[in-house]
Amino acid sequence: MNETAHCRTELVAVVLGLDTIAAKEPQLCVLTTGEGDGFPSGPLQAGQASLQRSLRHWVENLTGFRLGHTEQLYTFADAEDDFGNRAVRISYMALARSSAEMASWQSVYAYFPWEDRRSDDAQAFLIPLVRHMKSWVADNERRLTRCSVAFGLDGHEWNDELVLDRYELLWEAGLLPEAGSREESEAPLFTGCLGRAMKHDHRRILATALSRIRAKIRYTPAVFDFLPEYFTLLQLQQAMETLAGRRMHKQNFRRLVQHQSLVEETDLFDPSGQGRPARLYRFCEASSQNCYLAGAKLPLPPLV
Amino acid sequence: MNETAHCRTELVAVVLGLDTIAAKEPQLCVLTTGEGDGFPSGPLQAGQASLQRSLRHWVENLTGFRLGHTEQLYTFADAEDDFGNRAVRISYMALARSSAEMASWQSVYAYFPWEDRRSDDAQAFLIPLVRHMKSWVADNERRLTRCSVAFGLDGHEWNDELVLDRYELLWEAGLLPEAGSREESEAPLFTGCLGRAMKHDHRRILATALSRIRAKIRYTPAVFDFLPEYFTLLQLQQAMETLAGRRMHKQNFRRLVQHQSLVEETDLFDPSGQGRPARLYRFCEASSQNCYLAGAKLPLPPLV
DNA sequence: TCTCTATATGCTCAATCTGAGCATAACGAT
DNA sequence: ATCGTTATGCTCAGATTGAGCATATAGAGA
Repeated sequence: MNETAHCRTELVAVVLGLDTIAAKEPQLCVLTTGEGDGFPSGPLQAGQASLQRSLRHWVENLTGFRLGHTEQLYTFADAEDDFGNRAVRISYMALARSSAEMASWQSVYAYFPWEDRRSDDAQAFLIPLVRHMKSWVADNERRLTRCSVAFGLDGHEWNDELVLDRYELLWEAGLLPEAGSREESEAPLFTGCLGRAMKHDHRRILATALSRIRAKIRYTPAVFDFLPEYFTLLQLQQAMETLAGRRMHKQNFRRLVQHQSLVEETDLFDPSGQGRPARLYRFCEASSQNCYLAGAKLPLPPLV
Repeated sequence: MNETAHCRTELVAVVLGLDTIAAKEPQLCVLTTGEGDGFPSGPLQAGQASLQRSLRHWVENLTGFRLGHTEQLYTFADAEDDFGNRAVRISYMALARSSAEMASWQSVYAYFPWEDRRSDDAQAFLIPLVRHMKSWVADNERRLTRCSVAFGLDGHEWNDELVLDRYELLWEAGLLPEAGSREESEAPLFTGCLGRAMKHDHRRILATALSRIRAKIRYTPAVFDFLPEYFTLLQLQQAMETLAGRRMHKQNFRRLVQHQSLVEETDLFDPSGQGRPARLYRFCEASSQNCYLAGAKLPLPPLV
């Protein structure tokens, strides 16, 4: 009972990127394996390999993708199996610069349809979920507070960064198939609302990654890791919008960015658009310490 | 080379608390073992114990302290030893409510004297370090930027949350004894400036914890975990100041707190002070989602 | 060429937030 | 009663934010 457990240590990578090529609006993508139900992962190798090096090895082996800078997300432990073995899973997040390959990646918001509030569709996904949550809440005071805060009800504002809280509430309410036994009877009620499931706890890891990147882009220049060297302010704004899952006010967003001299004007223009060509800018590393990029929000419609 | 490594999994706890009893000003304390050179830690146990449960077990066994809510910090891997064994260390942070016992804990700022900028002493600790860092920077452009941002030089502002960055810079510059071979010759130059060392990477873990808690108190009501049920606004402010390591503007701080209705007035007063008795307040959980507690800063003197 | 549409970009204005400091209130000590 | 000390209330200018109007510059079509 009190003896030391030796465990298999597994490394998992969530590689995020923006697919700016396919559609008019960028898509948030993630590198998956199999049928899009898992992330590249593998055991920590012997030899002098570090955690990061092992991770790099597995991602490259399984997908051919070469990891750049990574950030640790969270470490989970499985329950023991029948042989007394257990796995410790260390998850990492990496950001990938836009490229054509991403079209073959999976859309992040396919796993969390309610998190993409750029269009009004999200509202349609969310409403049936919230209705179900209300019955789960019943008279439980604690549950009510958690739901109000997480889903922006009862006068609370929608908070982009509470991705994990929302996921966990849906899990606890038994709405997610990963949560185990749930009759299929309710399925038709939620067609398309619940998003795609993943194996093990990978969808939870993705929720953690989305929370983290949304928090990160507000106070660090992390968005620029997704963008090419030269970009228009609209591209920058749309990258923020895609990550944050909500719209921003155009003129105010430019003011915010330019005021902090986060970007540097160039003499180049992007002639591909329909209207007046947009000036191309470049990230300005020099003054990027006190970066603040959110705040130019557009109000969201209240949830019913 | 490519075979799976089975590792020992170790859990480490950084338990922080505020010692409000001893001195007039609260002290940030941490629960340590031995001579204050390590944190309570132990291997993940077999059985159905979860990570958190194992952690709890070790902390209670080694120190008698009962953990409350914990938050995962970071997972490190040691290099392999001669037998091909290695350890994975998962670190956690916990917050403890003020109590008399804390007087026997260790002061966090004894490990990072330069991080406590409430008094001007920190300046005295920091200046020799910065002087040494400048020679380490030499003409290296990258190092210069990192130092300027981390230490608030060249027009950059001091950022409380960059504890880990500062620690790592000092490490890389070879100023810290944990970093390995360093002649004692320079020691007298830095008497008392470098802070206490710890075994393994425990001091790095403490730096991670301090970074995390400083970031956390700004946007969450985490400070209240340190305070008793009833407190004065000065106590709340001093708790923030102790954690953030800097002074705040009193009147503006109250305005900030009261405007967000984060706290609730009571009819009680604290008669223990010298002047007019301060009203006691209580944490108001209801409206704590969009909490913002920093910002009422006082300017810091420029470094030289 | 002229017009229309679409996008980029500049500018204003009110409401709010922040940093700083002055003024008053209420206690104990002398 | 007076003074030192801390709590608390209030003001004011400057900066930031949310919202929207106005103008500039492109391609497409009449």
